[in-house]
Amino acid sequence: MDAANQPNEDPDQPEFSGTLTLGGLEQVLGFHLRLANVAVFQDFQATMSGLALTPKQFAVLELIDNNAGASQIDFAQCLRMDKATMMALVNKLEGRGAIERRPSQVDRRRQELFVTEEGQRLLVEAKALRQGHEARFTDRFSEAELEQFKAFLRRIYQDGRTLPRPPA
Amino acid sequence: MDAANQPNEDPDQPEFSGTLTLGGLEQVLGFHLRLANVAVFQDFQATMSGLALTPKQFAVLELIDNNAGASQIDFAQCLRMDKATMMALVNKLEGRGAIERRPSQVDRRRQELFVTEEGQRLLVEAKALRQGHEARFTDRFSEAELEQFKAFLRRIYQDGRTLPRPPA
DNA sequence: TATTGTTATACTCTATAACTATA
DNA sequence: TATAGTTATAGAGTATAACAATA
Repeated sequence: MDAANQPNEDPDQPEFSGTLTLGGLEQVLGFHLRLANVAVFQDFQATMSGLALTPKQFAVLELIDNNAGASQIDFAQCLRMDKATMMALVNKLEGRGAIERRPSQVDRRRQELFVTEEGQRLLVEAKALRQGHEARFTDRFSEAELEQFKAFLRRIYQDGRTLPRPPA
Repeated sequence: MDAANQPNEDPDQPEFSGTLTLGGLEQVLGFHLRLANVAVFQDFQATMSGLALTPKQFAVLELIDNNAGASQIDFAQCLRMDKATMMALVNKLEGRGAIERRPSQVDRRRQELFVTEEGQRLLVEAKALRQGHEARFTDRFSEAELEQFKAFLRRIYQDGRTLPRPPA
């Protein structure tokens, strides 16, 4: 159907001790995407284990810092997650004193989110750790390659073209 | 610390109804990687909902098909997952009759995995559905771009350079 | 009616630890 | 001793559904 499906080059070795044949999987973009994501995620967790901060928590913390006063739903939409999921995440960040909720004066349904001073310290520490983490991957690329790589990734998720059902 | 942290261009709009400022996050490779992964994952699930096949299940099924007789641990290592996680996945595929375990004659600890005829039919159906799914993303790229994109992703995960602690 | 936040709940994915049978 | 498989379990992440307050 697609490219070469080459048979095992060494038929006397049925033990598969080392590498497996990827076959058609080799052509599947999402397959490579997921493996890359796993590799980065695992390194991130190992790097941040001292701070107990997941990539998503870090992202939300940084987003709140860059958009002080926005609401949970704003952040949830930006990161493509459910509002209930965001709720749990915000609870955790608030529970450790990194952020705080303040009821909006304009729309009393909304809770505006802000990074606390404690959160600022956490952010500084986390950003420092992230530099090492990032470098471990980015130093495999030239500056130009890196820009193109990010542009490719953006092209995948940018428009909501593939996102299923805007909630009815 | 890094690039421009431009303030809100329209200070009269504190509602953040639309887009948020990504700030430093914009420079973080893992951030783009995760969003792209989410976009592809969600489209995959929507596409495969009729077959109730997750990306990982599909990958394992196809891997078994391409490497008939390999063991669970071989597949787990290939996909960077734990043997217990693979166990659950293999149970599910076996439960729906898509694969079968056969005890190895050479090493009686091992269970060799094979795709059944039922599994072959599932694979054919799934591959057909995947074509549409894949095209929804790949048609945003030229052939050359796609190859480079995959090469970039491979560069991220290929060597285990970043994988933490080979189990002591 | 629609939206924001909230709670409760359930389901999936994942890894850890402990066990067995083999090697 | 080490490895393959297995089981039990617990944690994190996720979404769904229902509800209250507000718009």
